[in-house]
Amino acid sequence: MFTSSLFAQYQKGFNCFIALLTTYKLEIIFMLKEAGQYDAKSLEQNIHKFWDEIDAYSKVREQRIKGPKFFFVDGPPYTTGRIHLGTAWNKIIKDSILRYRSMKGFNVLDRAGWDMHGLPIEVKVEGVLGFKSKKDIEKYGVENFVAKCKEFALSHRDEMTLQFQNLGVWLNWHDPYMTLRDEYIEAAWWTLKKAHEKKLLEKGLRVVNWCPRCETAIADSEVEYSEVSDPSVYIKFPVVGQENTFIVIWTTTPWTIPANIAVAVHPSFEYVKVRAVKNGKEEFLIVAQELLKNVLKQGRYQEHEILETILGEDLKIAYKAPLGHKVPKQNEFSHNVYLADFVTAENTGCVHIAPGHGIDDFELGMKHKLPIFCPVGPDGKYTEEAGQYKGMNVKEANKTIINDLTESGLMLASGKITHRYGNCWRCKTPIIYLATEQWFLRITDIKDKMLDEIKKVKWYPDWAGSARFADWVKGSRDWCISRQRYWGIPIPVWVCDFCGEVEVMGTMEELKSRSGVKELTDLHRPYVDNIHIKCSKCEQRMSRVPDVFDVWFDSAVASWATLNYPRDEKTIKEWWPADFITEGHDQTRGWFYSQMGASMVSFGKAPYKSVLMHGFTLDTEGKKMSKSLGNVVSPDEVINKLGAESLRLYVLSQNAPWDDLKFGWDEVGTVNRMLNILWNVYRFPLPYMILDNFNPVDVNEKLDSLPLRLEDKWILSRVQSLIKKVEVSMSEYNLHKATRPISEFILEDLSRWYIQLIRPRTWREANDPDKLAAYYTLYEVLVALTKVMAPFAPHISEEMYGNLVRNIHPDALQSVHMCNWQPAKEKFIDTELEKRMDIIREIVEASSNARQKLKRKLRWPVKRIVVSSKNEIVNEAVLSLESVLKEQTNAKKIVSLKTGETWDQLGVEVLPNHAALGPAFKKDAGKVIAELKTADGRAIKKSMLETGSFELKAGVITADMVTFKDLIPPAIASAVFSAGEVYVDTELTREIEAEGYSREVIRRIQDMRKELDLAVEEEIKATVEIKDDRVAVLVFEKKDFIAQEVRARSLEIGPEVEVEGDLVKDWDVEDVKMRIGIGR
RNA sequence: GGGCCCGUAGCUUAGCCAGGUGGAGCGCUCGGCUGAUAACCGAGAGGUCUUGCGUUCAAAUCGCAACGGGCCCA
Repeated sequence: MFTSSLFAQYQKGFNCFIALLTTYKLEIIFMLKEAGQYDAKSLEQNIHKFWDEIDAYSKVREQRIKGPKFFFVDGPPYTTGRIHLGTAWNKIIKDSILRYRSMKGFNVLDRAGWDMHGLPIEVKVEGVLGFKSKKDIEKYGVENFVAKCKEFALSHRDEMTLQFQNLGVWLNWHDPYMTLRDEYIEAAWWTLKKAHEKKLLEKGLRVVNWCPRCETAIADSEVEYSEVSDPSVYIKFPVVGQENTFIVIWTTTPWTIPANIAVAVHPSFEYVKVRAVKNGKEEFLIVAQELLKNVLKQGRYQEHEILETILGEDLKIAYKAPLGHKVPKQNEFSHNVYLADFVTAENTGCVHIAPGHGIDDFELGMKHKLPIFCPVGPDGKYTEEAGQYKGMNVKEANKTIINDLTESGLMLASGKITHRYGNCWRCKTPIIYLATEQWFLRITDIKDKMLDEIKKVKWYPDWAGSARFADWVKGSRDWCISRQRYWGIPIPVWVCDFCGEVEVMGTMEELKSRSGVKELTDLHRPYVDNIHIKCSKCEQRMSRVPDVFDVWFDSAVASWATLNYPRDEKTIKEWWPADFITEGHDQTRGWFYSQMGASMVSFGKAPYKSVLMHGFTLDTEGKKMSKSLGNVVSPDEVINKLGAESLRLYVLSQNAPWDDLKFGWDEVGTVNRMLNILWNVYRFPLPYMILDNFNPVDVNEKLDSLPLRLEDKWILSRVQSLIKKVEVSMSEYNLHKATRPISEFILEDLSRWYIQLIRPRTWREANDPDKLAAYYTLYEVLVALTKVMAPFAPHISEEMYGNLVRNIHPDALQSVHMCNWQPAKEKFIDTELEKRMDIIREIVEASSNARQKLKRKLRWPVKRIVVSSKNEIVNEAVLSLESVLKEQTNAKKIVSLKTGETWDQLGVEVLPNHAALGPAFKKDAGKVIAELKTADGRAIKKSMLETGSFELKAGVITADMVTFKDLIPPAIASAVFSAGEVYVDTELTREIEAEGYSREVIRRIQDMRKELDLAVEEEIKATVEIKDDRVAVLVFEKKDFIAQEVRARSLEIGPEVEVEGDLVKDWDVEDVKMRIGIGR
């Protein structure tokens, strides 16, 4: 035992204690400790503190340094705001898988990552500084602005790190990769240089999504769609050479009409030329036949006449620019009709084409070498080229243009439409399409190779790659990587001011040596903006293009940037490509894609070997969680209410990882309850074990030498089977299938069954082998459980391990996470036994069902339980596990019938078959039926089975004339289970009544003990008055038994007892009045 | 409009790949237990398996279509 001074030393520190141990050569000083109620929050905090103190994470990683390598790349969360449930789920998945891998002996590399550049942060900082446009930033100074952005990113990283750590997530938080670091920037630069070398980098005019407020191109992924009201106008373009004839187009962006160059029609649609009359005035219109009705209705024409039908491909006409009088430049272009497959049978079937303002338009323009006319500037205002509209904001110009067209009589109809339109996801400004000069990666050139690489990657689930990702890549276009902003990785492209030669700087060193700049401490803007180099072709000055990278390009290089490549050329050879990544399905077009693209450019192969695609977190309704809907649940809220462990197991077990997760508090609560039960299971035996000086260091030998009961062997088998199940599920990253069986094991096998079975054994005071067998078995099971749970529930398993293992073994590993994954011990697995026990449990359930039918409480023993079976295994089960069955059903006797045998105590009711009896016996049928009612059913049934007939007084009946039904005696109830039926005989005997009433008395005294808050071992004096003489005598016979159960040093029972004590209560037991008093 | 995924009891879900009487948990109702006790256990009720068509002796399961939800794209 501990001496108090030793104990104090223990408190001071583990190491100190070890020292003492060695000095004094003490043994068996390590002991289990009792545990209080489950308090998730303080338990988790203590574990976090413990991990910090011993630097558990680093030790675990160091410990496996010789193991097979497992390279994991963390998809970097963007450092803005706080983490949400989806991010939490994401990191919990990562943590569980990496903990599992680590226990399996892998040398895991897992730097946490942070995505810290880009427009979202710029917009936030602009908000804080009250800026409205890029001019404000220029005025404030790019240097100051970038400093603010950096500060913002770093402070948010710190906040978010804490939140992830609160979830118990282990990644390398000490040395995360950050996109704002110079070595990271170099990885991006190096990649672009590679692209340039492979001729995959291209500068070109393209139509891009443009935010007129942010004055930059934005990625498709940065466009957020919402319902808005826009003009819906039908415009008549005057056809050249045909008097009073118009081709009719429809648009929601009248502001693009000044940039109109062409009209597109579908080659295989039928078009009509029609004479249409409105208010007596006639004109000729060209539209798709299918849509004629719509156009006539829109234009309120009263009558019409189809003059001609033309196939789209034959429609060769030219038209006059509708706004030529306002936009002089328009008159320099020729306007014609072209064919395009993207034309749909909607509105008019003729599509207005402005190659400067639409993606399809642009491509059609390129195909036919049309002018890419774009009279709109970066600020969303018309330029000089727009003639009279110059200086006008395009969105505001809609009205003016509609008026102008109406005035010139070209407006066929003008209305409003509500449709989805793209906005800048950060500042909510409606985007416009602009043809601008941008830098591109020619993804279209390497698409086929990418599709081949996708097939080499292992996708979980398979369709994430074969269907979803492949489909996205097939449809992908060249990647616009340039942004006209400030906070990002500067594009390392230098262009010769004189000859236009392009060069890409791959590293800081290269830039320094080419430019002669000695001091360069930061690779951001504005520090690299004014560095010039000498053109290697013409020796003139080269200047950097002012753009920064699309932020998706940052994370795209993560798999080598996290290995500090190209600065460190050695590490990448040992680790790359990544063994595993996992992100949500939104990242199909995001990180899965951007990484694949960048890696194809750099290395010509996929940067990852396997990908787990997970789902999204939705609210209870299945709707997206969003601030505007007010349905956001934060991980912090869940942790505060129910603990991180509950959240972890909830998100892991609720769904298949790839399905979306509908968050529900009730379900998290259920997980929490399960953990509470686990905790109770764990702490329940501790006081007994401690009292008995139980020391399980020799658990392995003891399990071999002690007389284990079948139930002990059963739970040992169950826990080993559980380990196997978890392994199989984890091999396919089926986290739900790994975690659900753990919960089931805890609830069903451990709590509801094994603990109930061994209870009486633990109360036994003698130190007998039977009790020890239960202790050792439970100990073994709990320790195995801590290891199998550790990847998923790292806190509670660490706590249990600390007590069960570290408090016992002086040389134990410090953390459960340092332990190796313990493969299933085959010698314990006995599937036959597991099957038998299943049957016993079914029988117990059925018998409790039967008891309920006759309202007989479990406290009252029953005379016997009879089991009828459909197959042999039931008999084997009942025979081998009879003691378990007897105890759990509280039966005096178990009778097992042979398979197929009916119980001889059952009566048989003979049901006459009138249809057969009538014709056979005619008017004597009545007599036969009357006789059957009182006849010996059993005899008739037996005879029918043996001879097929039976002789009654009234005549001989045959088998077809009767059917049989079992008759259950009144004191017997039955219930069926999957492989048979159970009969519970509740007939009362004197002994059963005595025991039943005694247990009623015991229960009430225990209840009163609790009310008085007595200690378990405290003795009492008890007096029991039972007015009913007969019951009083019955109970009196069990006086010693009762006294022992309630720890009474004196006990009086009788009809005339004077009841006294600290607490006196009246009870009504099954209509028998009792008055009980107890006192110290 | 397109691609992928999902749609089973009031709620959350298993079963679907390999077709043959739909299993759980929560909640609800009733009961039990009282040396895990601000715990625990049992029973019961509750399902047109989103809808329609098809394949088949047989469909929650396979096919087609529609409807609803999610992500992504246009």
